[in-house]
Amino acid sequence: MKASKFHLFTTRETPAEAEIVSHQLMLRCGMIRKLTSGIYTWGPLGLRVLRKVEEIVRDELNKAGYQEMLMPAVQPAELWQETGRWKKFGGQLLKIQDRAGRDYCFGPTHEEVMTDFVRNEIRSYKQLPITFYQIQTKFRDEIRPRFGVMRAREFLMKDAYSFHSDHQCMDKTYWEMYDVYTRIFTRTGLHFRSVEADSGAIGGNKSHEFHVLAESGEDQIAFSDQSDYASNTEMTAVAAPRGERAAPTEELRTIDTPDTHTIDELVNGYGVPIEKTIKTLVVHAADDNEADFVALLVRGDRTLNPLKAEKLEQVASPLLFASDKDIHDSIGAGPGSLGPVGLSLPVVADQEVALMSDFTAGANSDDQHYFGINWDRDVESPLTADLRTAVEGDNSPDGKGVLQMARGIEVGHIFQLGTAYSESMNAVVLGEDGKSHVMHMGCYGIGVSRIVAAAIEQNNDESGICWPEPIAPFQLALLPMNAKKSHRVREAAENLYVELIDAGVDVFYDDRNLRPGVMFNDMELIGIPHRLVIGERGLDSGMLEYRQRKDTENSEIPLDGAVDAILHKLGMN
RNA sequence: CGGGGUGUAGCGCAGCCUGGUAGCGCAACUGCUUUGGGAGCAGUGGGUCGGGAGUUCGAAUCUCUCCACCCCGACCA
Repeated sequence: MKASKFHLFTTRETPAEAEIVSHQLMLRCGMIRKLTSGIYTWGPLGLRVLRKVEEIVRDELNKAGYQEMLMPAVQPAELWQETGRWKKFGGQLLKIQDRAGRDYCFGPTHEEVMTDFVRNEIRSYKQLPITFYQIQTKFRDEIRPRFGVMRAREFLMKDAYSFHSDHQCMDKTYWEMYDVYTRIFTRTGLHFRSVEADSGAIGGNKSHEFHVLAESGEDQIAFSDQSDYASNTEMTAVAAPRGERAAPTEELRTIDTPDTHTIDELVNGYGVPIEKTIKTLVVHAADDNEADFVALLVRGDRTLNPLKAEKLEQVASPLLFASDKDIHDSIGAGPGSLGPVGLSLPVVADQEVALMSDFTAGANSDDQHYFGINWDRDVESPLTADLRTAVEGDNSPDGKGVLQMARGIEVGHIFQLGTAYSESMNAVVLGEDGKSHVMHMGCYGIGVSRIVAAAIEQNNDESGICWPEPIAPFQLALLPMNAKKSHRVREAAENLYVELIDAGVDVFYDDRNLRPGVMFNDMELIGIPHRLVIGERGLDSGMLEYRQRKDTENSEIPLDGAVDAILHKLGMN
């Protein structure tokens, strides 16, 4: 590609709207332009990268024997009403009407359309298992789109769906897909990690996420320093603490604690060690519970894990905290003065809380706390559960090693859906036994456009983007110095350009006649991994200058045999 | 949806408080010079001051209203 024929529009100034580095750089080098909130146009440069990612994904899926298809972006309401998601999906579902007033949505995902397709196409267990996928523009009306293409409303996603006659077969494909994903992300050249995950709104049982590791990642992931264990911290199990509860050494006493409503105030004002305090959180109870509310106890320095809490049978799902008024009405004290002793609500304590002794908690009376509380002696031992969020240094739940934390950007997610959709949509096959069987399903997503942004988050420096080679928009930048004045330079560059193209190199030839500094800065900004400079200086000695994007020093390549040398650098021969 | 903020040239901003007919830098265009790390000089074009209503002789500036966008919280590839 010649620069003179390529729409490259870079800016020195950072657009004010861009918060994170990938968004800033994508705008600065013209990869994307915003049309409206959360909706972006991909320019020629951006599309090149998007296509490279897409091709890696497509190639690995094809190799694995999965079949590509393309489903409609616009989907009729009836399908979504069949699974109940027309209502359940919530505000993220963009609903539209045609001229006759019929309801449609712009597809945020394609389980319904896919399941409909398969129930009409597949009749016999002999046709299973089968896996289809597509690469499609999706629309989710995010409450708050942000970070450019990272969390856009319209985005490009690869979604795959597998169908099986039984759970075991689904499980097998699930793990195959896990391996395919591992190959895909390995091939992108990005640092990534797979983690156990919550299956969330899409439903189902087993689930893994694939994260690109980057400081700016929105998710926190936990992994063991001594085993393969890794999970999203939103669901990381905390191993049951070992050891016995210490015997009481203190008397229970009531202390006046005016204006003390937080753990910090308690610790700072009364010298209580924070590990000897308990936080009491009041949440709405599940519908079939006798009480309206449930009290959850965690140690003062711990954070309640909402996902764990809402999975408790006693607790309403989704999790809803009681209002100050609810708490006053049912307990007679404010939220800053609660504790297990004398509490009229059902209590569930985090497992480590049950091992505490001589601890401090609110007295369920404003401006008073109990000190020296001990289980059994002062209050009945509570029901326990794993309630807190895991932190760095916790024992790994698999019993091997200690947890470490990292930040990640979720770029892939695989689920075992089971029969959640096939049952409500009556997707059945005839089995060996001549009877109908509901198909088992798996579903597997990759955020293609998000990968582009994540790649930049992980690979950039002061000068711009440093693309991993497999997804770079071009492999090589060819920069002639002052070609307008120098015949030799121009001629050598033109010849080399043609030879490189013939050799199959994706080369960006900067024939724009700009000052060298401008070219260098542009090439570094858009992150082309390899750079070749042709100038009078080098030609005198028959040399070209070569540099990799991440290097700071040039090396020399003889003009004679330069193409072979470059192919070698690019790993193409 | 709640809380905060911003809308003035393609981009980044000043002007608004204290009303008087719109400006700076970058980018773009023309010419000349320059050419190994975002050049210099001279010149040129480009604005419904987010929209509407109001106050006023006069509104970018004051008032009301609507809209868009951005940031902080709960969702997700």
